[in-house]
Amino acid sequence: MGRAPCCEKEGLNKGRWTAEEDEILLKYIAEHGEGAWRSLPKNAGLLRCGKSCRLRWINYLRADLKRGNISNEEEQVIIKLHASLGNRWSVIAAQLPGRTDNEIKNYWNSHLSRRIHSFRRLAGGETIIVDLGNVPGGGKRRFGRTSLTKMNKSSPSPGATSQRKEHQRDGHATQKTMTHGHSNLSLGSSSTSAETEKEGSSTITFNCLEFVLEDLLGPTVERSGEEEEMKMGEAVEEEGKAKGKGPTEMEEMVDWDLEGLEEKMWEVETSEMWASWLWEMGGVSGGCEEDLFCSWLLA
DNA sequence: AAACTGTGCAACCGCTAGTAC
DNA sequence: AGTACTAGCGGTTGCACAGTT
Repeated sequence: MGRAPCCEKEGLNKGRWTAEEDEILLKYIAEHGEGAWRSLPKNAGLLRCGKSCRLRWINYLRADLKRGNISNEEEQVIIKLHASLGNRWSVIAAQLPGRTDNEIKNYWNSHLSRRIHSFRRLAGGETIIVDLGNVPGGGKRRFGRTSLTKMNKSSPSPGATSQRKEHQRDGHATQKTMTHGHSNLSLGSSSTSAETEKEGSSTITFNCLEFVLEDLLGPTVERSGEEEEMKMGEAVEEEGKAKGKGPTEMEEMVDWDLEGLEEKMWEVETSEMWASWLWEMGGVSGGCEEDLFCSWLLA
């Protein structure tokens, strides 16, 4: 037996809410409290689905909602949490008072997803976050509205430098650093860490934001390179067998990661820049750009 | 000025988990 | 245990708006 629809759909209003509808909903909730969404529209005299009422209330009408632009601090929280939690918008939103999951999701999809690429090493489980929005030429486009984010944040915040300094570590840290313009991506592994006091922790720093990989992704298991490669292959193969069709989730993830950055690299037509970054990384030599990139990504 | 195109965001949809009966 | 319902989540869509050509 199928489930009954949450409401009769015929004759109901859809699309944008009018000020009158908002007023009715606000008034009703003020008098009766929220909840009982199924019966609410009928009782309140709204030609809306209960689900729609609930969504309108949660995402727009609630008094405790914070309106206005997402701040730099909030953005950093979103980026950081997304790197570790993925698309668990409600969990991320819970860390940002006054923000809804829908708002966070929209912000990610419209502002950040085009800008932030995260690359996750399969075996090591490490996540590398690259902000392509700061790449010169990355915003090259022919038509269309200018991103408000880019307009508002075309220059780094004054606090960026000091914040960056705060995160600098003592001890025997080894870092691979790539810089270009205002962008700064560091891949590091430190034997001591003043902040985390974790020995041998891996860190990613990008534009004053530092990530301790173990904190984000949990402990990693050390394996030799060859063994690691074999196990990765086996895992992909077994997953494929289990599903029995199409590319596996892992395969798709790898494909997306590589294709995404590769596409971006060619799109911006600044391969020499990427190449210079790669050379700056050291330890990679010879081969085509793709080889170099893969060496860096999987090194 | 018009056409074109990308952006931002509200709202919808389908699905799942939890709960009450 | 089965059913109905609610709440919540994440993906997707539609459209107004604004910038570029």
